[in-house]
Amino acid sequence: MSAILESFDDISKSAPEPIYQQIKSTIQQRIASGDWTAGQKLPSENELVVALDVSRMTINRALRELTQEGLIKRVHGLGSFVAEAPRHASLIELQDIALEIEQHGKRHSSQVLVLDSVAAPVEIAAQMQLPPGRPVDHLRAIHFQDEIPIQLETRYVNPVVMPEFGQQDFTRVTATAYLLQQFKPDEMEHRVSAVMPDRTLRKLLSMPDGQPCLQLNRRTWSNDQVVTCVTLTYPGDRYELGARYATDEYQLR
Amino acid sequence: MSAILESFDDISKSAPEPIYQQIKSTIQQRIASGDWTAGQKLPSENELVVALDVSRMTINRALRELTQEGLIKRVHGLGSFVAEAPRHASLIELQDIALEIEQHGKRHSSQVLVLDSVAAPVEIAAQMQLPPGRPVDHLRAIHFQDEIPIQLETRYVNPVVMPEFGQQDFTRVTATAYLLQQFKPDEMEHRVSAVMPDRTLRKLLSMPDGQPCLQLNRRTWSNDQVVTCVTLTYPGDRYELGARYATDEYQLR
DNA sequence: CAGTGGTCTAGACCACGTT
DNA sequence: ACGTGGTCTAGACCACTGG
Repeated sequence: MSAILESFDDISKSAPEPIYQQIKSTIQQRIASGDWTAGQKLPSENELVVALDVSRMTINRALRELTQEGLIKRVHGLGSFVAEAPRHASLIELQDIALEIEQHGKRHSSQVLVLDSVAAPVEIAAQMQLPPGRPVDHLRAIHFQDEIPIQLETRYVNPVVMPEFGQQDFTRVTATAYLLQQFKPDEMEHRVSAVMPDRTLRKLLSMPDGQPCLQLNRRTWSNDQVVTCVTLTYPGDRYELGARYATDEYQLR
Repeated sequence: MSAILESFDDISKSAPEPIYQQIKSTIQQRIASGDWTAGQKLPSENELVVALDVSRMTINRALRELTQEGLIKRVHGLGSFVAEAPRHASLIELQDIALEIEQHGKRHSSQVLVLDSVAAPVEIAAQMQLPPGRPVDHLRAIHFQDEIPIQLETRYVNPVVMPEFGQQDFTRVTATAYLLQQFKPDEMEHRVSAVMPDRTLRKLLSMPDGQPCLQLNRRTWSNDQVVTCVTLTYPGDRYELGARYATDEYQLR
């Protein structure tokens, strides 16, 4: 039996996770770990049906969704293959910057500037769909790649949903990593814009005069409540956001 | 019988399009046309099974994918509903800027600066995965919203795939609209960055000094060939890119 | 309780690409 | 011809929601 098929040993029909999701996760992990390399052929649907003892429709759903996510490629009549090198930046995925930097073989560190609780300013309250003045947790931190500042994170968190957020040590675990551990977002919104940094921002990001910043604003929902809204500011000359994906499922108008 | 169900009259089992795709398209059109409004309840899966005489798995796939795309919301035990107002800008979808502007109730116009065939410069050739010097079509156009410049489009097109591109009148139909008419992209890549405009660009976009631009670079594939690569440059103070989506299918790492 | 969506099965037919 | 994925069927069981 192929070594590839042994990766699927821990698929369990009685687990709380749906089977197709277990299959997806297994494959995602194998690809992320570099265990399976680009271009490598995956087992065929029928082989997986036999090996995992599940219906082909279940296998098919797992593989189809991985295709939509761009992780694998399928060629009719040929088979399924691990897709090319993954995209490098997080425009769609919600990726922890520490992981992202380390995957590039660089060193990540961060410095917490502010971590407190404030009465929500009007615009923040609006963004978080809360009444103004309601207390929210507030974090401001800089992230470094090999000692070079690369991102300023300004984050607000709904303490009703995340009561322990204010007590964390965000020099050890990034806020993104902590929050992803705590809940599974079921909706997100991204907004991207270009802005000129003011003097403070320029200093924090060690930017020369006249350089713009790329700004990503993200809101994350769980159970129809805004859990967190964050503004990530990048030096325009040191960063780029990107994504690549199969278009089959997207609305083209 | 509900008027809603009559929308599905033209579902055909012998059409070349898969049934689930026909169902998706029908619903997309009804929502896009404003025919069905946010919050409105859709027929249940079982009602659709009876009305369309197809299997529930087929209905389910159509509705599930629409959920992933953020067009509808489904609540377990309750039903399926048209989702909130669509997102306003194109970060994921490939949207024609003329349509986008007109959907906001403004007037779109455009001015073609350049439309010719050139020997592909090195960086362009690399982006298009062609040998340098190969002839490529080249378009440069400005798009206006109510006479205010809002986007500079710099586009290269592979003439092998799109032989008639150079003969179009792009003051009447945008290049995006024309290309979408000609082929269905099966893969895209987006890269977003912040840049400072040079004097020429500032003039073209009527921008004050010191304002940054948001730049979106997109490559589009069909049959593993790059069909077109385009750089869209927006005045930072007049534009924002965004997207909102259900996260169920995305990899969260 | 009845109705809903979430998942799964064990078949089936077809179009595609390689051989 | 063969194996592949693309789609579809007609059932099924379950968990969730509302009355």
